[in-house]
Amino acid sequence: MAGVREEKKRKTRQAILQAAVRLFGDHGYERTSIAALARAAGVGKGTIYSYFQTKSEIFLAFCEDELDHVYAEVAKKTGADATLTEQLMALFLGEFRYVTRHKDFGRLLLREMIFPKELTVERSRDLDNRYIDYLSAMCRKAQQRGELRRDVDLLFVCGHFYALYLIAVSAWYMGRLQTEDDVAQALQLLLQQSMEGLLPAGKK
Amino acid sequence: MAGVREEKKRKTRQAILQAAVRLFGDHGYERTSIAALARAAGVGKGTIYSYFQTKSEIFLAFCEDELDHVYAEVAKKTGADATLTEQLMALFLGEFRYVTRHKDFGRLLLREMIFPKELTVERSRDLDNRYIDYLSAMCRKAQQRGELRRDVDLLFVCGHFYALYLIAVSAWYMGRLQTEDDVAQALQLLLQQSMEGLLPAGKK
DNA sequence: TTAAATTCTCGACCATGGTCGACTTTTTAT
DNA sequence: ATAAAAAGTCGACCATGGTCGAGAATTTAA
Repeated sequence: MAGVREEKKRKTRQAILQAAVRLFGDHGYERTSIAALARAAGVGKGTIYSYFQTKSEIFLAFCEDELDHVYAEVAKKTGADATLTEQLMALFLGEFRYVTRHKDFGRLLLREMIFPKELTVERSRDLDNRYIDYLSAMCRKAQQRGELRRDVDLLFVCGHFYALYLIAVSAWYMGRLQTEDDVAQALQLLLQQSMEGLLPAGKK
Repeated sequence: MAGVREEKKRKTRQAILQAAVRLFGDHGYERTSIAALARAAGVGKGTIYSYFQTKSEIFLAFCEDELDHVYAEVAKKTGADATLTEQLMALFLGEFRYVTRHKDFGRLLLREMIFPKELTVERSRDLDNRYIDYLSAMCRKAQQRGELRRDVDLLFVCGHFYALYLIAVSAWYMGRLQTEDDVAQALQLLLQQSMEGLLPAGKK
């Protein structure tokens, strides 16, 4: 009767994640202790650590589900005839809204995604890859429509755009940008800069 | 005999910071406990928390000193006749080398600087301001030399460049870029993109 | 000078993330 | 069927960041 173990493991993992979704969702990440999570999942504390190496890893697993919502949301809102900049703005602002709905939650996610620890690198990269796929598809289409240079590496273009989004979010966390509108304006300006370039007109 | 208190406070603060420099330097931030720090500084644990709100705040105070070295180092190495891109590369790579000398140290600093918590926002912004001053002076001169458009807000230009640096460092922490050379190459490419712009040649 | 008021200091104490090894359950070998 | 091996579970335990209130040091008021 091989397979009993497998089955149990799957269920336990599920239980932990479900409990995480509920508790993180209700009381936030920081205010949910591992002990409470274990209790809610109906397992021992040690068990949790045999499924996840660290608390933040649970958090990332929790996020994977959530991020799909953002994509769906954004995809719905942007018509197919939107320009690249419009699409980027929609994506980034959608993400911004989601990520900063709870300031602490967003900070943690960003910290973990942008400057991951060794332990969570793997997981961060998974999440990141999905993101890159999404973005680069968007850019490729823009390229085909002639909105984007063809002699550039798409990966670097995505990186470029994402970098601008990051600095805008950072400015918000730093208190330099206060409202969502401020962030939107700044981001728009930065994207424009990246499209037009920073060299003086004559020099190009 | 007013003033005794002031004097003592100054000294205690100094003692804590000095101990921090030594212990963080010797064993790293994570491996230095507050208890040990208190012992080394010759004060009680509680006292430390009446000078700093949190451990990472001590860390940031510790960094302020350190960062000056980077600037000095970089300023020395770049001749006055270097192009903007060359200067930026020197600055960012200098910082990169410093920040990632100890991977954990750098991660912590970046996390705290880019996505600060409420408690350390103030301090992060101080550090950040000094950085911006430095960068924007660099850009202003480039503007005067005609290497940079004049119709752009310098703050946004600095933000743009710094964003590209960030994404490069992030890619290193994510394991997408492995060596310092990889980072340098990527950064160079990104900076070039930002100067030339991403629009197709005809569209500008 | 003295005593009340204010400010500062301290370490016992608390909560929590993470470890460890004894114990239980499942699998494998015979 | 049985016992040895392997895999998984558990909660007491540990280390550490941060809190708190009692008591010491300093300032102020008289």
